Amino acid sequence: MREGPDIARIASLVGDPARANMLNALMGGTALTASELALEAGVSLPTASSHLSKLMEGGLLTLASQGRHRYYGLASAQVAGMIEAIIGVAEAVGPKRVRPGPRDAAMRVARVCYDHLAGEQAVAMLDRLFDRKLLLREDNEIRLSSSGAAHFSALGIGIQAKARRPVCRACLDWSVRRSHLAGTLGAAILDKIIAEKWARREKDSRAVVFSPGGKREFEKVFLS
Amino acid sequence: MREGPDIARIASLVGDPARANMLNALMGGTALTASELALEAGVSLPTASSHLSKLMEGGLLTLASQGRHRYYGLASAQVAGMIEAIIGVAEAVGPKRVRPGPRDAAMRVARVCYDHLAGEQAVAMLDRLFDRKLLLREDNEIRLSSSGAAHFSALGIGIQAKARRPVCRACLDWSVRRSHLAGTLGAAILDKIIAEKWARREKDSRAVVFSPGGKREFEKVFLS
DNA sequence: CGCATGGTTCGATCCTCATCGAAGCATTCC
DNA sequence: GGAATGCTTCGATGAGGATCGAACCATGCG
Repeated sequence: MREGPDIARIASLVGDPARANMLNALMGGTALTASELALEAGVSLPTASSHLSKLMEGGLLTLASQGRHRYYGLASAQVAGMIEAIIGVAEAVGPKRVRPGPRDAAMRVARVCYDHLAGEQAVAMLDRLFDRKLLLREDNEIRLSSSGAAHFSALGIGIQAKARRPVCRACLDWSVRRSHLAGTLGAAILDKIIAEKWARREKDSRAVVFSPGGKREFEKVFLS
Repeated sequence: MREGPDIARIASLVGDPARANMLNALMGGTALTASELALEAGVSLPTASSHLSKLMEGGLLTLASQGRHRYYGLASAQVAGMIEAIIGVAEAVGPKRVRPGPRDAAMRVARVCYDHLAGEQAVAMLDRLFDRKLLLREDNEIRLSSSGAAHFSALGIGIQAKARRPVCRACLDWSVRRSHLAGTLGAAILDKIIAEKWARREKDSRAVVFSPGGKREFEKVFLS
């Protein structure tokens, strides 16, 4: 009977259906409140609260208090990666499900992830930015090329780095399961999409809906 | 309350301490019998058997029956990857451990894996045997070269194949995460190391401790 | 202030599941 | 064949933990 890192403890945290649903909901990348998570998990508020404190104690979540709201989010990319891995095995083993991620079609196409764009459109955009060498892959990081810097400046998209936050960062897409662009540049691009009125945020949802004309413009600028 | 792939089911399989210990033991890459796993997990044979059937049903293990022995192994690299990910989080969260695999330094250097040598020494040895062309890589298998056969015979190391068991087999090292040598040759080499008193097995542990002189001899014969 | 809203803590209940001894199969060895 | 070994199944026991209602804090609003 050997004693390693306490893998059973971590796994059992994910092993409860209510907690698994909560973590799954948080895979979208946005932090959620206790009541929202209770709804997602299908349990009462006290029960959810109990689960959340366990997940906190296990180090799987972070907490940001804002007024009387308390926003829970995944603690790290490592935790998200672990859940991805578990989901992968679950999908391989149980041949039940068809599509991962949000069931809502609009959410799969485009949605907000924290402060940047996610979904099929966002994944396609990152692919194109690599193709056009505006961004460069470096190990596991993403770097802005000199031509990319010029390009985004010309579009009026600011790219100054803030403290501790990189300009470009890969963020694993919940529904597509491939990376999209995060970081200050990712956020600035979403800002521009909203400012230009190419798309608007759906009310009470993270979905981002493009107008017909806006979609054309977006594709011309980012997907051509 | 969304319904995804049954992630809670998979995670809860890993979430039991006994099962976690078993899976952890199987991360070494060698398939183990039910009794060995019961020992690793610190539970009785019936309990272990019950856990193993659950892991089988969950698709996490494969089973190879050989006579009255039943060898359990991890079902896939994907499953191993998932466990790696969970271990990673557990290590990041619990600030206790630093390195993956056995915590004991002696265990990392050299230990017994089933019936052959594992650990840094064993991985280095296999590297050298390849370099010296005493062993040859063939696809995913390892073959003894003619010069190798002569070499080991001269050392008094028997190399006859037993039924169903290959002379050479690669075995993924638990701590180093690279292959070391298993099979009848791997076992015979460990036998020689013990017989020559170059090293002894630590009591109640899988660690193998070399004596100063024995280490020199071993390095002269296998690492030069 | 007093009320409403968002969250947590407490207590009691209930149920799943891990555990092991004993008995039952299966395979191999003599 | 019989005995020994390896493993699984059965049955009974027990403990941990998920759950929710009710009560309890905290923040914000008027």
